[in-house]
Amino acid sequence: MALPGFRDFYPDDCAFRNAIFSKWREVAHRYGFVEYDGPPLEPLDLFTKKSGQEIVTQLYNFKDKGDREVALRPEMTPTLARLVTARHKDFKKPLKWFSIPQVFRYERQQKGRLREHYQFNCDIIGEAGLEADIELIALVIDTLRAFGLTEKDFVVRLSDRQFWTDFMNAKSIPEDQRYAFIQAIDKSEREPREKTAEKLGPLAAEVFAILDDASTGKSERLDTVETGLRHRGLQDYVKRDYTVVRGLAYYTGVVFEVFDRSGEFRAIAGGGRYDNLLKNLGDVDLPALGFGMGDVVLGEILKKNNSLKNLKKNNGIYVVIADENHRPKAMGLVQQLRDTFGLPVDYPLVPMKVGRQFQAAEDQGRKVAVIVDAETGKGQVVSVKNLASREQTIWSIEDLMKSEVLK
RNA sequence: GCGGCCGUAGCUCAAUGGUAGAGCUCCAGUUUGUGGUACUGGCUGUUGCGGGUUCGAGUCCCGUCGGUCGCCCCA
Repeated sequence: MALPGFRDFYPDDCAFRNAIFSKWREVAHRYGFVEYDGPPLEPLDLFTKKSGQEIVTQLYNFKDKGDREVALRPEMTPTLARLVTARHKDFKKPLKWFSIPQVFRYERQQKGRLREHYQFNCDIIGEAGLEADIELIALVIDTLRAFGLTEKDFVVRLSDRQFWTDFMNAKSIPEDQRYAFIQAIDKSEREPREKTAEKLGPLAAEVFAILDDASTGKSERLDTVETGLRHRGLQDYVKRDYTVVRGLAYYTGVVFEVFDRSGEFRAIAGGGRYDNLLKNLGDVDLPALGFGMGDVVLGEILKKNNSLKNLKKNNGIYVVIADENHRPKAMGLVQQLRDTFGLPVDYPLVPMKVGRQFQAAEDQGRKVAVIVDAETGKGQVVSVKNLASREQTIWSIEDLMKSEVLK
C-alpha cells in the first residue's frame, strides 16, 4: 500500500499520466518553450527563504546523513530561480522554460489534493512587457484545448494584483492591514457576505461593487491582455474577475486562475507575474511570470469528460506460434520484426493454444497477428491476420518486411 | 491540527448479535490451428489492527491506522 496521499501507477494509470505529459510537452514545444529539470530534494532554506518558516509545516523535510536540513520540493519556482540566477548570462532573454516536476506537500489529502502530484510549470523570464503575459495565458488555454476542452468546459479568471495594490495606496490602507485586506478578498467567495463586509469595514461597498461587476475596476494591464487574447481569438476563454488574488505572496501584476465551468473541481491551474522574486531570492533583477497546472485535478476532469480514451490504440504485432516445432523460426521472425518496424512485437513465452494466443493479441490491443505454422517451416511463408477486420493473407517473409500491412 | 461518513476476497458489494457469501476479474476446461459470447470447474479472507461487552461480534463500545468529504492552509 502506498503512503497516504501517494499514488501507485499501474500500467493503465501510467498510460493515462503519460498521455497528459506528452500533451503538455507537445503544447509547450509548440509555444517555443524548452524543458528543464532539477532535483526533487533541495536544501530546506531554499523554500523558507521564499515563503518563511510557516511553510515548514507543509513540507516533507528532514535531516540527511550529512546533517543537512533538506526538503522534498513543494513547488518548482525556487529551483527555477536558482537555476536562472546562477547562469542567467548564458541565456538570451526572454527565457521560455517549462518543466514537469513531481512536487510534494505534507497536508491532509482531500479531493484533488494529494501529497504529491506532477505539476506542469511554464515560465517566461526576462520580459517585462504584457506580450509575455498574453503569450503565457494563451499557452494555458491552448494546453487545455489540446485535451479537447473548450470554452464551455473552463474559464481563465483574470485579475491584476497591482490593481489592488493601487487601490490600497489610494485608500491609504496601512501596511500592517494589507495582508488582512487581501485575505478578505480572497475568501469573499467562500464566506457569507456579511462576514467579508465586517472585515472590509467602510470600504465594503466599494470593494463589493468591483467584485460583483469587474467592469467597475479599471486596469489598463487587463485591457491590454484582453485585447491581445482577442487578436488570437481566445477572448471567450477569459473573464475578468478581481476576486482572484493568488495567495498574494509574491505576485506583482496580472494573475489568473483556471476553473472548470461546472464548479465541481478545484482550480485547474494558476499563475501570474512575479517581477521581484528573482531579485529577492537570487539578487538578479529579472522580470518573470509563470503558471502551474497539476495532473490531479486535470486528470479528474479528463476522466469525467471521457477524454484520453483509446489509449490502447491498435498497434503492434503478435506472433502466433501455431506449431511449436517451428518456435525457433518464430523467434528469428520476432527479432527481425522488432529490428525492422520498431513496433511492439509480442509472442507466447511458453506453448499456448492458438485460441489463447489470439485472445492475448486482442487483449494487448495489437493490430495484426503473424502466424507461424508448418507452412512457415517449409518455406519463408507466414499468414498475417488483421485483428479488427479478421482478414487473413499470406506473405513471404521477404515481402512482409517491405510492406505496410503491419504498421 | 479539527470534524462528518466509511474499512468484509484482486475489484464492487451482501450477510437480524448465531457456521463469512455473491457478481466481476484471474486461472483452467468445454474446443489438439484462429480472438470479444456462452457454459463448467478452480484459486483467493487473521471481516484494517488492538482492546472491551457478550454464551457467542463482520455486526455493539473504545482506541488506533487507513480511505473519503469538508474545515484550516494554500507555496
